[in-house]
Amino acid sequence: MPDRPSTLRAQRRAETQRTIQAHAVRLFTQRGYDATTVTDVAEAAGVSPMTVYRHFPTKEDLVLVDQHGRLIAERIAASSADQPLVRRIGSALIDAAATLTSDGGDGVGRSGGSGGKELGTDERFLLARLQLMISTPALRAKHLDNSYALQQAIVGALLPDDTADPDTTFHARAAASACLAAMHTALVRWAEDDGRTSLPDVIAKALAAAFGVTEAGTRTRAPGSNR
Amino acid sequence: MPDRPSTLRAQRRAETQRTIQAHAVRLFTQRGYDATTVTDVAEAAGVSPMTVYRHFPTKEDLVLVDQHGRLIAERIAASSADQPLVRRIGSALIDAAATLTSDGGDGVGRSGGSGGKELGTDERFLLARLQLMISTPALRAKHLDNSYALQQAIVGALLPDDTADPDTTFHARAAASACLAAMHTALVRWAEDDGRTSLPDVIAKALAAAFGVTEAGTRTRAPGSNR
DNA sequence: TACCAAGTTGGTAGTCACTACCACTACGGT
DNA sequence: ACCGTAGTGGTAGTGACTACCAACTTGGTA
Repeated sequence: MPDRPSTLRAQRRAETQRTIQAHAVRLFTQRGYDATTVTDVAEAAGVSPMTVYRHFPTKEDLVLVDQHGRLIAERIAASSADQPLVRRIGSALIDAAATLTSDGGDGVGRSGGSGGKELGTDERFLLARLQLMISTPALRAKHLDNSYALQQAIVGALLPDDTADPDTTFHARAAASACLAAMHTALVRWAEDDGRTSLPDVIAKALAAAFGVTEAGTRTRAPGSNR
Repeated sequence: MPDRPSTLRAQRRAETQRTIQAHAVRLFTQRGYDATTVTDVAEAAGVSPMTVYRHFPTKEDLVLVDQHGRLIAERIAASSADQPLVRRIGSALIDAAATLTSDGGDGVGRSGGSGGKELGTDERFLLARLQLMISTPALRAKHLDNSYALQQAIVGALLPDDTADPDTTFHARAAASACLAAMHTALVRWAEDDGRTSLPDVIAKALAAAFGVTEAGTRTRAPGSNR
């Protein structure tokens, strides 16, 4: 019974995954997504095309790795239920973005910088994937559909499991989808700026633009700065 | 120069398009989207697979025919610029939906019905396509990406063409994407209800749920109110 | 140590969406 | 009657993806 994959296999597996994905993003960025075949990626990564499909169900998934979905759902479930929905969701999105970009993985170093000119390798990788995602129709479409799935996760975290009232569910769905759309707009902006601005700040600004008031600071870590 | 395609060719062309699309939606609904090949659709419609691709660039376009994009952009451009963005966009979406569902095309007959239990053939067709779109990942993804294009059209209609300020553009984009997301939620709800409710009403409710204001009645389907 | 179960990889062959490239037919206007 | 053009069909691809099958490696066990 493979309850615990013994860490060695899992480690190897994770590494080949990273290798394949890194080569994929590199090739996609250099030659273009459509002009690069899965076979090309496989060759560059030193594996067979089969192996690529074993690790990534579709070509699009080579770029889109929905990492933060669970993160957001957890934060929402933990938020206080007496705030308006949009506020609860928005705060969760901002917090999740802060977690992702500040101590995403390679951690060290850049934390202090306010504007932050230097990007960590993880952040740079995220940026490259985002830029691919925005400029390639197929990737953009699939990512938006992933957001749709994330919306349902958010609704699930927002409402008690036994909520049967369709109006309540509908309300939550509308709020979640609007928030996610605003966040997507923020992601696009952030990618256009090559990540020079603070992602949480941009998300906060997008939410403020869409929903009006949404008082400025919230948490985000950058206190006063608004542009 | 065939400036005016002489109506006979255009007529034939439009008819074969309708035929192909009708058979496609029927087959997709009966057997499922993935289980139906383009060749199946071609056979059912009595044409060659080639012809299908001549009329519809992709299999997804057999279901998704972005008709109302221009409609919405026009209404937005015509709206008064001193209202908040979200209000301008929301009103345009509601009005466009009212136009689509009330006098969509088969016109006559059902106009009077308030709640409207009976659907026109056009409305029924729209509904079938929507339900396909929601339940099929590939279609859902492409439709969401179409919304992304529509968002840019809305931003273009919202702002003067020479707007260079990135913050202004960003603001408009965030508002537009959030509104469209709310509308998408409304479309899903409408399709879940098999079109029993009034689409403009559902959209208004979704916007109210997302943006709080809850400017209750508004126009919805009342014709005269504000063009 | 020998051995078995399971996970990872590779190969082959096939389906299906989609795209050139070419030929044929039916309009539509001169 | 003549010619350009639009619409249609066929052939032969490419490329993403999916079975089905054959190794090889790893981890734990008798």
